Amino acid sequence: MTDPVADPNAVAPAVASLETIVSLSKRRGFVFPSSEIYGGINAVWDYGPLGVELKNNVKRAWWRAMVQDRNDIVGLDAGILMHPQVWVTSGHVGSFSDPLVECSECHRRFRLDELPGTEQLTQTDLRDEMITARLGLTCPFDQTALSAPRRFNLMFTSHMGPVEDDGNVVYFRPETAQGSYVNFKNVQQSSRKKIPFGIAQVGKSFRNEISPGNFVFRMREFEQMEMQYFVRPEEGAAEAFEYWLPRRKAWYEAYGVMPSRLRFREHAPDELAHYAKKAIDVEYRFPFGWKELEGIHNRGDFDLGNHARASGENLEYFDQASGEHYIPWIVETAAGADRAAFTFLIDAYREEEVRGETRVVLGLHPDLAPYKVAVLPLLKKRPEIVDLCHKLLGDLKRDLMAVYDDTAAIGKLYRRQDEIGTPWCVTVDVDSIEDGAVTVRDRDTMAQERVPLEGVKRLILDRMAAARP
RNA sequence: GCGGAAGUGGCUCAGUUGGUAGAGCAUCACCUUGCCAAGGUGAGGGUCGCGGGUUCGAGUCCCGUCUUCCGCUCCA
Repeated sequence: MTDPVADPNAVAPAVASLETIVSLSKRRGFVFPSSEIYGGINAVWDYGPLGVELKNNVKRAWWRAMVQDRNDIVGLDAGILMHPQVWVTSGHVGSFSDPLVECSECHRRFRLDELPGTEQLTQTDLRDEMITARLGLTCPFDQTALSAPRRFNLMFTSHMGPVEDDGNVVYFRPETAQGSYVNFKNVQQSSRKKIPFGIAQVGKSFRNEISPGNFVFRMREFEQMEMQYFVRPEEGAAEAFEYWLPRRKAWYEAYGVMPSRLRFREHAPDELAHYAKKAIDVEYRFPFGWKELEGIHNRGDFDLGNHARASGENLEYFDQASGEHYIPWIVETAAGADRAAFTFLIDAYREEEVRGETRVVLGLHPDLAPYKVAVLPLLKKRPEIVDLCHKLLGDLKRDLMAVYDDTAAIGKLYRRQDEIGTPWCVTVDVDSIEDGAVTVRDRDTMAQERVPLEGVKRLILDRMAAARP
């Protein structure tokens, strides 16, 4: 059931409700709750057989656009665990570790570091009426109303080595970007890239979110697709920012996301992350509202500058042409692989009326669809037909994700494939044995065409190539 | 973290004033049909999120806990 989002200003058509997508995901094997037989674990979700295909395809499409199709961006796969000093230098140990106090009466919470003059306050001080009143805590409280300051560290930690003590703490990376920064010299020298150039990474990151939720939208373990673009200071960053902004939005549109469901939103100065000079989000109109899909950030020389100072390494770039030495500025495009896959899934979902019945279709772009083609026998009782199916399937599987199904009548087989987004179905019938031709059926138009057996794979590969951005 | 709602077979749900669980869809098998979710017969699958309590007896009342959704707070 589609369910209109209550938004009078909405231009876009109704999106599928969250319940619809969650239900489909579970039923068809896209996404499952993690550790479900033990009651689940908060904010972690597992990708099922179809989900892993979709997500892998999303990552592949991103890599294609950001690395394969370009000459100025190279890939990297850095470790999740890094030297702990990286996170001190990056500011994450400081800025991602917020002491909070909570008023037990009104349950409002306050960041200790944002309340003026609280740096030296003790718990006793915080319970003092005069002090708390000075801080502007307006809710009613008594002596015990304010909790002791508690630290909310957004980074997961562990310990390196067999013994757990304070001296060997390591952090699970909260972003992949730092791996690109600390490898800046290695990558630049080995790849012999000249500025401007970029480093792309896809990988897991971890954040101990205070408020996760909305299915796979905000998880504590998630996967990022980040690209760090190294440019000349100041103007280079401004140019790169303007360059990447429209391209990143266009990427989602090229893979099928409805343009009216995408928009830009610039961060106000007070909501900028600690490293950002400027930030604009690409937002998607999710069933639960407009939310960030991807962030394009001008990080200036914050990261490389700090790493150079803290490590003692010279991270300057020498520009042969101009003879200048400088610390490059960085413009990053930081996308969520899970959010992207989620977006493509939601946006592709549609219900149609066909002969009085509801047809559920995932209109996924062929490059994103888990299966590209399904091979179906019109008559599963005829061994010659089934044999032909498997012969064709084997050939298709050499180049494509293909699947065989014969456990229902042909109409139902088509509908099953529609619901998981398979762009093409190939049906083998009695005539196929004689004329060596099969029927290729299109997911979106439901149109059928007769194609020689040996031309099926070529036809599908050609259509995929034609649809590719 | 706070407040609210919910948690029954894969999915969506029903379960009367407490008496040891049902439906539709889905899945599987067989028969039939043979190009767009047809029909028939049959089968598998839940002890009701988890733990504890009250009771002769709890899915159904109480407590705790976990998970999901909504709101608040917060957030790349």
